[in-house]
Amino acid sequence: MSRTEPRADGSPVPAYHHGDLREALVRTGIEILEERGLAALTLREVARRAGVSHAAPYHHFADKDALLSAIAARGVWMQNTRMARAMEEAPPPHDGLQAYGIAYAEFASEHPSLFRLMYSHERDSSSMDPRMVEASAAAFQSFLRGIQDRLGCSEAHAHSVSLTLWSSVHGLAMLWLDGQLRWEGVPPLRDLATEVTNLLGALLTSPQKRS
Amino acid sequence: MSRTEPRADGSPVPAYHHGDLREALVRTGIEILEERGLAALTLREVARRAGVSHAAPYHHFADKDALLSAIAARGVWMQNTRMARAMEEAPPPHDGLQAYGIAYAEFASEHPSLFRLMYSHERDSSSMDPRMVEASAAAFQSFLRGIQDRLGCSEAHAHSVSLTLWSSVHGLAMLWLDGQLRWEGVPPLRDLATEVTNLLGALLTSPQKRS
DNA sequence: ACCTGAACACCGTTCAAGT
DNA sequence: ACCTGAACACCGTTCAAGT
Repeated sequence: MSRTEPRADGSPVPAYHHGDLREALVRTGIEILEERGLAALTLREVARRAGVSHAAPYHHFADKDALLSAIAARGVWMQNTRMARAMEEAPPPHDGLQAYGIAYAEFASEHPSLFRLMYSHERDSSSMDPRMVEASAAAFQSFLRGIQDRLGCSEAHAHSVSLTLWSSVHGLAMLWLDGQLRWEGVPPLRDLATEVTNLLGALLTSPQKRS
Repeated sequence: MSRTEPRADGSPVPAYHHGDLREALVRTGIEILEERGLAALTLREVARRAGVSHAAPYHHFADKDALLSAIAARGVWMQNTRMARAMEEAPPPHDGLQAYGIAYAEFASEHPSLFRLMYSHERDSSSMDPRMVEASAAAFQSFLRGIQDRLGCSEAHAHSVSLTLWSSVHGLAMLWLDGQLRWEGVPPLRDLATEVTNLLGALLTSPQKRS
């Protein structure tokens, strides 16, 4: 069957220029993840949707794990750009740091499977696009700097604080996604993130000890 | 082949009394998880190690997912008892709440695959052992009460605080397990948990606003 | 009531062969 | 250089048949 015919279900074959199969596979993988979750993300299904044989991906990725890594890296990129924008757009009365945390949680709730894949997949920076490693490091640096500016504290303390903030929002997102938060009618993740970052923000900015 | 002969590699067949295959499968599953991780935890491998045919588990579990749920529930039980003990044993100068958080993190670092399975698997309390549901609820209640006692705050505020504390330690454990914390030589999870709970404890107990 | 063995559909991976 | 098709080992699941 030719690659330009529509598929059996009538949906169009994803358009990709010849020689861009690698990119098409990453995109198709994300598509499957969003539509049907991690369990449906098989190498053969990705190949099927991309309109190539099930062996074709091996010309672009060493194995399934390598494709998953590439998808995870793309997700990190997406989340980073989203958070950076949120931080810039945060109106002056609004705290940029809180906007950052809320954007983090929003991404998680909008892309649950991708988010889980991103953070449950060991990323060895050696196999990552250097531009991405740099972008991630820069994002973290600006996060650290933001904390130090607001608190006027030592770098060591800012480090502790950043770890605590990141852990809180990350843990909250994970617990929420995994359905572990089931006391009452569970509020949307965004609201919980607002609550938690509010609490932490209030605690941190009130004048007191900072070792 | 008889079930009482040693296996090919010479290791003994796990002892379980006839009629206790269900329990043997759960135990064997945890064994595989600890030794070789989630990817190695297949239904067929569990059956193999337990010395039964690959179809036998279906007489005790509806499908693989049901076995995973049972294993996850066992893990929750293990973690709960461990944390309860840690809280009791905490010496008076030591804060019981902090001991709780540290025990949580310690369990995660000692049983990484089991921990991940526990929290990445939606638990529907309907299919869980009622004793376990009750035990979990009781553990959370005592956690909540501990917060309210120490802070002398409203129940609503204690709820916010408990969510924040839980999220922090959970997120920290997850990020650590997934190798996302790679600035310097990463400290043991226990040390990071001490650092984060120290910070949060100090912030919470200093006299200030509690809405 | 509990377990087995064969069978089916599916998956990841490899490789000789095609263009 | 890139892709295909057949092949292999493995898995989850089902089911008739055994005790």
